[in-house]
Amino acid sequence: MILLNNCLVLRFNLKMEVKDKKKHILDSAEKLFAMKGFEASTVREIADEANVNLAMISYYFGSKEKMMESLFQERMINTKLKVEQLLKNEHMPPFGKVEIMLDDYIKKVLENEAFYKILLCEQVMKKNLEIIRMLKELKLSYAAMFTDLVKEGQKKKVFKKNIDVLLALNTMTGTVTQIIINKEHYCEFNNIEVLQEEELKHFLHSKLFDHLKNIFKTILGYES
Amino acid sequence: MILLNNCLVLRFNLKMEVKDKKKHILDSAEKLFAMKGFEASTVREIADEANVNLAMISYYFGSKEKMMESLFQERMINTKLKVEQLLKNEHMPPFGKVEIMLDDYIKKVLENEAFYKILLCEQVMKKNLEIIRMLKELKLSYAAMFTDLVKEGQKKKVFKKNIDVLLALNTMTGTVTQIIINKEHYCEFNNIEVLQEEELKHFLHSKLFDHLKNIFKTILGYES
DNA sequence: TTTTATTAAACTAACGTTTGATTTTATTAA
DNA sequence: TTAATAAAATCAAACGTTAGTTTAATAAAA
Repeated sequence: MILLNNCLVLRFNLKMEVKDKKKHILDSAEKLFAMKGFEASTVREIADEANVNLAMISYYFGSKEKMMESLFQERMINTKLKVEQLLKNEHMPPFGKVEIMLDDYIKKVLENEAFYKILLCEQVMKKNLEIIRMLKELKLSYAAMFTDLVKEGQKKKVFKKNIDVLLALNTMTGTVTQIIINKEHYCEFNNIEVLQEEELKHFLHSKLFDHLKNIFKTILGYES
Repeated sequence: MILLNNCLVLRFNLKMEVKDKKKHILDSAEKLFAMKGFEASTVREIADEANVNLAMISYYFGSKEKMMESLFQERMINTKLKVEQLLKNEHMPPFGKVEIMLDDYIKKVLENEAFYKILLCEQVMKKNLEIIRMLKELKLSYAAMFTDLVKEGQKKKVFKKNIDVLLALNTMTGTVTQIIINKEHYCEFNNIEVLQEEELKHFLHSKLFDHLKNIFKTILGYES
C-alpha cells in the first residue's frame, strides 16, 4: 500500500514535471510569438528558447499549430471573469460591478501583455479556425455577461436606455490594447521613461482605469 | 518638336503603366497580408493574385520586405489629415474640428480596412524598423496636431483642463480598430447580416461617430 | 521488460531570390 | 519611315536555404 502510494506519488510528480515542461515550452513560444508573430517564429527558435530538443515540440504538441492552440487553451482558462460571480451579488451596485469588470480586464491584459498581442494578431488574421472558435465563444459570454449587467442597471434606473453594449466593450478592449501597443510612446510623451516594470504597470492601470471609468459613466448614463 | 512631344508622351505613358503595375501588385499583396499576415503570404501567392510572374516582385521592389515598405509608403501618403488644414481655420469651433477629426479617421479606416489590419499587426511585432520609424513619425504628428486642438479649446474655455490627449487618441483608434476586427460579431449581434458592403460601412460609420463623439465630449469636458 | 523521454540526423516541401534566355519596347542613325 | 541597336520587361527554371516534421537509435523511468 505504501509502495503503491509511492508509485502514485512518483507518477504524479512525473506527470507534473511533463506538464511543467509543456508549460515552460509554451512560455517560450508565447514570448517569441508576441515578439515576431507565429509564422516568423520557428520551432527551432522556440526549442532553443525553452532549452529543449527540437523534436520535443512535435512529441509534446503534435505540431507547431497545435502548440499554438495549446497556448490559447492554457491561457484562456484564466480568462474567466471575476465579474461573472460578482454579477450575482445582489448587494453590489451595478456601476460597482462595471468598475470591477474594468479593473479585472485592465489587470489581465497588463499581466499577460505577450498573450494579448498574439490574441490581437490572431483575431486579425483568422487563420486558425479552432482559435477563432474559442475566441468567439469567449466574446459571446463576455457580451452576454455585460448585457445582463446593463439590464440590471437599467432596471434599477441608474443606467440609461439604448446602450450599445458591444460598442462599449470594444472601447474597453480597444483602448487597453492600443496602450499596450503604444506603451513606449505613451511613456515618452508623459516623461516617465525611468519607471520600473511593476511601477509602470501600476501607472498604466491607474490611468486606464480612471479614463475608462469616466467613459463608461457617459456610455451608461450613470451619475455618481 | 511634335516627334519629341510624342516621345515624351509615350515615355510618360510607359512609366505610368509600370507605376500602375506596381500599384496592382501592391493591392494584391495588401489583400493577402491582411488575410494571412506578412510571413504567411508567399511571393508566389502574391504573384498569382496579381497575375504576374514570380520574378517580377524582386524585379520591381527588390525583395518581399521592401515591397511591404513600398506598400506602407504608398498607403501612408493618403494618411495626411484634413484636420491639419482645418486646424488653422479661425472660424470653426474646436469641437467642430474634433468632429471632423473623428469623421476623417473613421472613414479612412473603413475605406482601407485591409491596410489598417496590416498596420495593427506590424505595430505589435515591430519587426520592420523602417515601417516602425514611419509610424512613429505619423503618430507624433497626429498627437501634436490634437494637442494644439485641445489647447485651442482650453484657451477658448470650451474644453476642460488636464486632458490626456494620448489616452483620448488611443480610445479613438482602439475603438475603430476593434470594430473592424469584430465586424462580423457586431453585425450578428445587431441582426444586420443582410447589408451590402457600402450600407454596412455607412452603418458602422454612423454608429462609431456618434459613440466616439459622446466619449470625446466627456473626455474634453465639452458641453454642447 | 516495457514504456516513455530524449536526441542527432535526415527528410521533404516550400521559401525568397537569382539566372539567363527570350520577348517587348524604346532609341538611334540612315 | 525603316532597319539596326540598346534597354527594359517577362518568363520558366533553377538556386541555395530553411522550414516543420519524422526517424531510428539511445537513455531513463516504470
